Amino acid sequence: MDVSKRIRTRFAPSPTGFMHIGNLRTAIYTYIIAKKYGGDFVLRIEDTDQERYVEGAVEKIYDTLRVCGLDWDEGPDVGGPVGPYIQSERMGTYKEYALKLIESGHAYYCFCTKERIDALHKEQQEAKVSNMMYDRHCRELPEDEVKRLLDAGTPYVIRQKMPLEGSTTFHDVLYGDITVENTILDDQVLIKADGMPTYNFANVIDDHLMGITHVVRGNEYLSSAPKYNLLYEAFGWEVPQYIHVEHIMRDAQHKLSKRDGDAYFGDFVEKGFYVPAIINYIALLGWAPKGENEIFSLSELVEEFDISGLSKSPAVFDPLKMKAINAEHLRRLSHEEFKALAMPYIRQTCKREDIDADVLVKTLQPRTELLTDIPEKVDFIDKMPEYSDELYFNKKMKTNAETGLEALKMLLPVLEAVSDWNEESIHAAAFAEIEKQGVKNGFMLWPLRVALSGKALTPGGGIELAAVLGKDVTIERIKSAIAKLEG
RNA sequence: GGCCCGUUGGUCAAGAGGUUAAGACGACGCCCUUUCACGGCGUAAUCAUGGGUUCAAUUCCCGUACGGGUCACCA
Repeated sequence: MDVSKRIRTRFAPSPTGFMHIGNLRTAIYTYIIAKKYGGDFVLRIEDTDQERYVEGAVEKIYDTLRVCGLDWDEGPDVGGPVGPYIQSERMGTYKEYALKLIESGHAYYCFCTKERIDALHKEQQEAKVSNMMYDRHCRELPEDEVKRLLDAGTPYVIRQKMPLEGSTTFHDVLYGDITVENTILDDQVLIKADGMPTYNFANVIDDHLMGITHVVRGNEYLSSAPKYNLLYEAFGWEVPQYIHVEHIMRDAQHKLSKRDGDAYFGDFVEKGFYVPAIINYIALLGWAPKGENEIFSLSELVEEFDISGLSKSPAVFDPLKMKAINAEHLRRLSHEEFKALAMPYIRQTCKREDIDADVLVKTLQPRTELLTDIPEKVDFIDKMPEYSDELYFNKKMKTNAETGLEALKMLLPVLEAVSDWNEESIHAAAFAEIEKQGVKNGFMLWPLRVALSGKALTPGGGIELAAVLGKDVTIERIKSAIAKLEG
């Protein structure tokens, strides 16, 4: 990849709805490449299709990018030297350049009606034409005829005039040189009947005018890249470096799509994923770091990134791996950071204020994969669930309902005597009793955990739970557990 | 169908003309352990296929199969 001059990359989404995860990944790579080499990251909104425009979608793009920390140096809201950064505000420009192409013989007016084009398509389809394209009906229209139609106000589009012979080669940083025969290139529309440029045309114009040096985009544009090159050549402009990245798949044959319910950035946030972990995981889908570490913050990704790690084949999205990455990110957080993230989730089911939240958070942190797992984990704090005495049985600890009753009866007075209620003092008291009675830890602590939670799985063991719940609740629960067992 | 691209364990993937073909997630087993988890250790599991080139190919070349992309006045 050529990085000899100042790099400028751009992320150019169209405001058609939510942020697809594949799109976000493109944005991440685009951002990283710019930052890695001290360049500029530009945000451009491609809203040339008025029919697909979705209200609020632009704000959604801003929000997502900001939440992810992908701050742009230039864009519609922050401005910049080569604005405007919204294509619909650049209309005059495209037309002007299209006319230049007509003058230089690289484009032409086409007056074919939508009906004619549709009929043509149908005809080609029925004839099973292998490469369906426009029949170039208007390509050689005499000049005076064009003028007559124009003067009469006939609707028209402007099409690119592809060479009829030879081949075109373009270069991709990942794929190398790719050559195609010019005969397969369609005379694509540059300016639509409504005066708007097509995506392909606006892209070329804007990338050039905005001084974009590196274009990162999805693989679906690989096939149209030769047409881009022809456009650049026609204008005599330098072609940017292309980096086409493969798609993210649901499985070997399907792309991740909205139907999967996990194709959008927002879906993952809702599911309790931590944003830096989302970024980390999707950056890893289709890109491999040099070393063995794979847990990265955004800035570490910038540091670590190398274009050679990008993959040329599609990657299947693995929700399990993503969870593992998420868990690892959560574990690496400081206590305070994790607490700030976890408290809202704790409060969904645990409203009690008189708990030792720090102990709870501490026990939760290493065993939380998703933040949304938390409410269910702490629901016993407010209210003991119904539970079976079976829970007292543990083969390895050799405990059961009877030994549990015995253990709880030993523990009750000991805990009642603890004056300064905290994890250490409870621990000291409980272990003193364990030693005194000459029993195994589990003999005493397994029943305690059951009596305090009524659950098979809890964050932390009996002592931690006692600390979290507070003395009154702990004593009360042990008493009712004894009553239940004696019942 | 034409054209373009790709193919290393279940998944993400590293890798180089000669390696015991990394690592991670997952699975399984063991250890540790006041449960689960965490941690530690270990096991199973991969070069799509045929033919070249070569002393040697998973790595280079060609074909085949399979998969993906594209073929709009959508982006």
